[in-house]
Amino acid sequence: MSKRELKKDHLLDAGLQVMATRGYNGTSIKDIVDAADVPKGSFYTYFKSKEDFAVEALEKVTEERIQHNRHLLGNRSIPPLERLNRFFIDNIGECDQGIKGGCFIGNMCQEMSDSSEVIRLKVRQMLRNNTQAIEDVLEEARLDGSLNSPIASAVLAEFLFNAWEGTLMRMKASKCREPMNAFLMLLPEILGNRA
Amino acid sequence: MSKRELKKDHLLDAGLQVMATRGYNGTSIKDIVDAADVPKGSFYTYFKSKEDFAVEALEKVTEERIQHNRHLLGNRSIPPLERLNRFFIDNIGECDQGIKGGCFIGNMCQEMSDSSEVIRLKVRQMLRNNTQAIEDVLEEARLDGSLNSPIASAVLAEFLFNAWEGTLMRMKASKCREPMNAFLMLLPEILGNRA
DNA sequence: ACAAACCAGACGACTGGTCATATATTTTCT
DNA sequence: AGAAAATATATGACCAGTCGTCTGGTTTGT
Repeated sequence: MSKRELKKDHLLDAGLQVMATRGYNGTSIKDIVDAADVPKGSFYTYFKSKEDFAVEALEKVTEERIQHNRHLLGNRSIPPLERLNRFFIDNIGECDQGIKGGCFIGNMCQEMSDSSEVIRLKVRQMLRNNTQAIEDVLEEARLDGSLNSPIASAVLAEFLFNAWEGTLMRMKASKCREPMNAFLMLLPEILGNRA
Repeated sequence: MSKRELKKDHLLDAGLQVMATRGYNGTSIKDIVDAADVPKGSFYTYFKSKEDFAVEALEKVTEERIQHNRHLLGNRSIPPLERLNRFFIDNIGECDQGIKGGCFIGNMCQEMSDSSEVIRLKVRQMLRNNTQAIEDVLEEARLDGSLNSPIASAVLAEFLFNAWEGTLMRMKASKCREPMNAFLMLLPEILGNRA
């Protein structure tokens, strides 16, 4: 990674942290460059606009999550349903800090979907990636017999992921674990662990 | 309703529409007064700040929803679970326009929870109100025997409402009905309509 | 010596909020 | 009842500050 790419990455990291808590419109270019300790004029050397920054930031968080998923959701030594469970539990940690901040993709989705088409499309794509990863695990579970819900995996995955995003959102306002606990309590029920 | 209250209400209505689509920070005082066709100086006759406007707007949408709920969720001539189902289905209509805009409470939750404590607390309260309404219906269903999930009504209600908010959010980005369909397909499953 | 990367400062537009003034409305006094 | 005084409401010009973006000179690397 070149020096330039390193600096850009740093700008992305620092700015992301600010934008995740203060939102797109609540974050100024100055906020971003200050957080990264980079001169203001430099911003446009790396990004052609604020919107462009947001899109690249969106890509970065998803890339990081995909990395995380590959280790967790793709780990064939753990039964698929157990992996899925762990995937959500693991994200409690990310969400404890996430009680402040929450899910950046979710934030951008709510705030920007109606204002910026580029951002909306990128958000949609990122959301789809995540849903697909869940669907894959569900399909795997169906093949090994641990899942036999009458509901299609795609539908199940879509529901689960949206419910999870809603849970994260609620945690932002309530600042407690209750929403997450409710989600984790319902998860096995939905996956059809019939008594 | 006095002339003053009428004008304030109009300001609230018009501004709400703008703020629901452009977000808090994406909406200026000028945007609000322009939408209501009211001179800018008048804004501060009715609201002591932009933040105050948002809080009052939050109260207004919830008040309207409570009215709606009282008619629907509180209608004892329909079986409780059927009422709940209809409550969500009914909101598809609201959400078709909501494919743009989405849930104002959800928007404010994501964008402002970490920036304004007053708004966060109001959002939390409004979210609780909604959850409580669902919990009440679930309790009713438990009493008449149509619900016998082993999971506490409070947990069930919390999960369902959060999942629904997540569904609304996803619809903002995807601009289609699929998320809603997935939710409605899973709803009976969660309420425990065992085959 | 040359091109590419960098960045201080400036740009005009716009921000949330204020305020003096102007217009209604209500109260008081005759 | 009607005039006058007092109070409340209305409003657009205006404030200091910030916004996203751009320009044009300076530094850096070759």
